[in-house]
Amino acid sequence: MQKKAYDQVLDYLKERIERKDIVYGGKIPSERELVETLGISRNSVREALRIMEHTGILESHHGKGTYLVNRMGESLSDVFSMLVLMEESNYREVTQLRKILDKQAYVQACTSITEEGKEKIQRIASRMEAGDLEERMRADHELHRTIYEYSQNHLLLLLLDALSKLIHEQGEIVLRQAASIDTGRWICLHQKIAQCLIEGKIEEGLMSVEEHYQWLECEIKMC
Amino acid sequence: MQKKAYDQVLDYLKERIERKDIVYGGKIPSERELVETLGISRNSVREALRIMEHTGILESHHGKGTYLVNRMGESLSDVFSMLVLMEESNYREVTQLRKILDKQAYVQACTSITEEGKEKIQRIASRMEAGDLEERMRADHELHRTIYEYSQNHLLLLLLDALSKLIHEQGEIVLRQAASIDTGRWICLHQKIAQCLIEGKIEEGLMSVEEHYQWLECEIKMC
DNA sequence: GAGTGGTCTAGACCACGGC
DNA sequence: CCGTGGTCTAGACCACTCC
Repeated sequence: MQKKAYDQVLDYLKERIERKDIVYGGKIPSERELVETLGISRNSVREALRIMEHTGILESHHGKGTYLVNRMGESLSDVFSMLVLMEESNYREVTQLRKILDKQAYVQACTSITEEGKEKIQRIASRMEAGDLEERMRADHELHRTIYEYSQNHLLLLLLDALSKLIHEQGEIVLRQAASIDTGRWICLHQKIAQCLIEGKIEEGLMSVEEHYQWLECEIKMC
Repeated sequence: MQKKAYDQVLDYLKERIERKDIVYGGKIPSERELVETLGISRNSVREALRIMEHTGILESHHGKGTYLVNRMGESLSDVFSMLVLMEESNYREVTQLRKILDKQAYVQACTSITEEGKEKIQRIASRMEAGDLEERMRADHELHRTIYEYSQNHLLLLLLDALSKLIHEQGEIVLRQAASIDTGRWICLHQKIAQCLIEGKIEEGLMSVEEHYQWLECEIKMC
């Protein structure tokens, strides 16, 4: 089992990334350059670049070049959506996972959040009360995301993004219905979470998150 | 922004997978067939196949063909390891995530485990006591994996596999040291988890899992 | 030997972005 | 206009598997 040609490209680029020779947002050598450097055909180079692009670390721009980026969240959500497609997973498992991630993110955010962060949470909570359905949906997403940001765990944030996208694709309509049917409860639950976070109440906040998910499950069943 | 050629292949195959036209372990059309069917070049076909292979749903076998498989765990662990490579994540975040997944898996396994499962856990725990270091390392992995299996959540199991592989690559030596230095405690902690699971003690088992991770953190710091 | 994946050749043309 | 990615042509040869 000898190495495949495109593996050379993967190794070569990973090594340069590790050496910080290529940095975030930076350009990688053009396809034709890699052909010369590594002495392989353009086909093989392109196979490697497609893999890395799909992994979420490269982005090719027609006419400009290929750049080092961080879009691994999208790549993860692709994998998850393939899992669902192949019926190896389902909506129940996805929300189950999100619940425990939400809880953990909440706990960590509680101890790490700054004053600035608390103000941000406060602003989002206010918007939830005032805005229309669209505005509330956006605020909902921002609230959850902000909590993850202050959890100081990139891995959690990445998984949130991946799961969010998946839930977005699958459960958008359901969530929309639920949020519009029982608006009062929906706002109340989110504000409770926000309030607990601001006041640093870990246990109470956790219960709110739990409540939030129980409410979601109920609403989903009713739809 | 029009569609890229290889996207046609992705769409075509995904559609056939969704229709159950291609099943697990089954063979997909050969590259040359896809060229004819879709009217695109072999290069483009291959780019698409490389993407899907790297996503963990295809596997090409030289001289045989390309098959539909489920190796998405490996694909996930690739993404995670790229994250670490690009210093967007680290060992702390990975173990933190694993801890909460372990806990959740434990809780769900507690309520879903069968008599057969309990016997399996019992056997693994015994092996841990009797065997040498290698045997214990294997038993350790099997214990954790069995718990995930009975959690009845494929997504959790998939993430475990991905994280395990990553930890294996990064922390193998540390774990080995820790396990050999403080063998008694190590065995004791695992047996406690096993025992709690068999007896259905949720809260007590959760504390054991927590203890297990605290012990790990201590040992890692000491190394 | 037939079929398959893995790789390469040596070009070509197009579409796009930046100068 | 030049460099870039996106795609294609029309083959070719090798290594591998299965029969």
